[in-house]
Amino acid sequence: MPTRATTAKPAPPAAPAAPSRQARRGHGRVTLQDVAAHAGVTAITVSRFLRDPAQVAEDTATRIRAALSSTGYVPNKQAGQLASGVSNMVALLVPNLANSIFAETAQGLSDGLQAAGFELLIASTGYSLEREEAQLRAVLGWFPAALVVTGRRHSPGTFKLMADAQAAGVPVVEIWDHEVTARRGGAKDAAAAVAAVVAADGTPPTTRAAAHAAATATRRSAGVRFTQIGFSHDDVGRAMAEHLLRAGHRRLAYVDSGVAEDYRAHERGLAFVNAAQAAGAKVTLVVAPGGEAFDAGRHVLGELLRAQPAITAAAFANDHLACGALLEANRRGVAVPGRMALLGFGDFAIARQLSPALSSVQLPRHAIGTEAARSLLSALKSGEPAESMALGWALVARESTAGG
Amino acid sequence: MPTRATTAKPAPPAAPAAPSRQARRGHGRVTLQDVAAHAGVTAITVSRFLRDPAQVAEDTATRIRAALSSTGYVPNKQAGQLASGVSNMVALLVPNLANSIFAETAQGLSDGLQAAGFELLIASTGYSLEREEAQLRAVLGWFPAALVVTGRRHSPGTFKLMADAQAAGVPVVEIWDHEVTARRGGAKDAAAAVAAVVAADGTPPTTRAAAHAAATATRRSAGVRFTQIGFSHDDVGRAMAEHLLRAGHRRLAYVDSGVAEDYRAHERGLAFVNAAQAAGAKVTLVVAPGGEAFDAGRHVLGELLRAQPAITAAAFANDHLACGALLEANRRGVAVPGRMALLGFGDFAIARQLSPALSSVQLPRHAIGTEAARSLLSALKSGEPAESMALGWALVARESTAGG
DNA sequence: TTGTAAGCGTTATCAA
DNA sequence: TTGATAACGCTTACAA
Repeated sequence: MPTRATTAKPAPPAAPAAPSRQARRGHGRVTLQDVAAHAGVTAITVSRFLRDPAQVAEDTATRIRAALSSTGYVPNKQAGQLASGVSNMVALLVPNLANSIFAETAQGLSDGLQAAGFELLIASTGYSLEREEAQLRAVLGWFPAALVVTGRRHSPGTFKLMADAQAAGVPVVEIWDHEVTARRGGAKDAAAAVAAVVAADGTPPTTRAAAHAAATATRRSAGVRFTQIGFSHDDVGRAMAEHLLRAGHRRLAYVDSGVAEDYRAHERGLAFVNAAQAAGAKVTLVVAPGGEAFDAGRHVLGELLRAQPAITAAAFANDHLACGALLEANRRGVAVPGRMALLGFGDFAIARQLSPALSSVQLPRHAIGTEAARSLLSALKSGEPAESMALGWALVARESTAGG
Repeated sequence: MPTRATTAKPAPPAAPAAPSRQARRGHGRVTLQDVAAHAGVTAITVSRFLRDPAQVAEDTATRIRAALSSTGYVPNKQAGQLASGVSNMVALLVPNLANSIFAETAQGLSDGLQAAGFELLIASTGYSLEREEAQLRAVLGWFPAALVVTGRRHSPGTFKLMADAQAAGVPVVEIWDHEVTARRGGAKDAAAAVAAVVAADGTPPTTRAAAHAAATATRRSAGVRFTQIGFSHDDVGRAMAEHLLRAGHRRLAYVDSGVAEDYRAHERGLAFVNAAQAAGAKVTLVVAPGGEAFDAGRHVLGELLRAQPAITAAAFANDHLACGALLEANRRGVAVPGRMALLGFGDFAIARQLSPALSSVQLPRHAIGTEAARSLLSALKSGEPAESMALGWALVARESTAGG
């Protein structure tokens, strides 16, 4: 009975002679060895065949094909990747998959990657920078071919991991954001935006603290730049204000979603406020209550009418809030845009279906994913760093903000 | 100069003496070896420390901790999994992530898995059984700890892969469906449902062919059962019909979404038709046009009013279609439910916001994910097969179907 | 065109 | 408590 001895030729593992069922070895799966035995060649030949059939003689190929299908071989990717050092996995970190915005982007990324044979490892961070760092750390253990993260604000630890990955030649792409290029003043830091939102609302201290932590912990790490595919939320916020100003409004409100670490929404809010004030208008920053977004929007509209009757136009952090407000206005018989103009963000499908149709900002939700895929694939191919890209958005003016 | 020779002790690879930066070896990353060298121990000790710090002496642990942070070590999961045969990855196959229904389930699964330290590999199949099989094959190369697929209809190849995986001890869970248990007749096969839908619409031959292929290619493989977490679409379809019948309607329509391989929608439609006919009512099966769902719903309402004026109630494959119809009815001044009762499926947030509020079927979107996670984690722990589970749904009666 | 040998970075096993 | 050694399943490099 051959115990583990130093024989020159180790006993062929568990006689892969059996008809078709698995040869039990290690963890009991069919390996390249098993297939090779079936085909009467060695493992390396099968390996070659799998990667490039042309490298193998035709009749050998035939036997290998037969062996492959009769054994039901599934290549072990851990082993392959370990040996070759080549990964075909892309890691994606998003705040929340249930949010249609990120889900569409994930689908876009998946679409763009699938043809190239890449797979998608997705982790969701729940809008928490802490969880983002933990997830990133976990995901990096797979040594993904590329890394896609959401936004440009991260914890210092996350920045370090991203910088290390990038230094190791892994394309790192930040999506859903694109830094403002040399603004002519006005655009403050996102930290200030967070602070502003916190100051304006009546949320309890814990939320305040969280927001403050977010604001201070997320400054860009020492000069390292990453590829960005998205748009400037600062630009959008300003455009939203300008749109309402152009329609003649002088008392405005910006309604933030109340998600402490959604700094992109805060940035839009701050830009909105700045632009409005620069134009001599009065602005109030409101934070929507938690819970279902439509209901929150309804509530906000009520509060605005009650507590700040001078306000004639409101912009929202997303279309669900705005639609809620619109529906509530309809219910109360409040004229839109006559008494109150409403402007959303996201241009969800429902926006143009309501009556009056909701003005909103159309976003490249799916394109962010496909463009990220394109950018990262070409970077992988060329070895050059991935290209940043500012994607287009459009403020779609509909009835809800029609000029007076 | 030591070339590759058979020295007893291979030269310590690329002197890991340097302060902190990576020791370049293999593919240039910090390995367990490097950390061990820093700490003055061997790799296996560091490995032990990582998995169970208690197994290591306190002062050794201290040195390892220091080495770990100074090197910025990231464990290589491919190597770990290859060596241990233990996976911490769960693979999820969904038709489309951009569909809020599946996105929420994915988020639920992610939520349920995260605490247990599992990661999520997501692939989207675009409602194509062919792509599902390809994706499954790709994903299996990672030897995931568990497999979550959508629905109970798959290609024969997919079934085989699923059965093999299950036989190898990998929990396989089918979500968003739950087979009817011993029905008292009436419920035909999904293949028939597909055929019925195809027969009722005016789609071009190619779509017809696809649907037919789907219908014939997706019968369950020889008796193998998989864990199912979801609900019976047959039950839901019947309940939808009964709800409308109870309100006194005798001329009904079921509006299918027109996605050929969405057999679950077809099943609901068939059950709806059967139940209505069994009650002596007249039913028409309509297939919505492609394109944006709200617009499709609007269009369908117009057609119904024009071509089938006797119909007084319509049920839809999803809330977006139904909402479109509802909004179109409002626009035309058509009374809902007076002239036409409308019933949706999915109970999206918008349903109860509209006026009249849309009756719909509330689904355990997020729960399907969390329950799948629970079931599969406990299966992984106990070694028993994962438990199936019929999750609750509820037909929420609102104004749009209020009885006459 | 095919094969041999070595090694990828980790963990299981057994020994000290 | 720590270490030596041999896998895990595959691919690279080189040889035949």
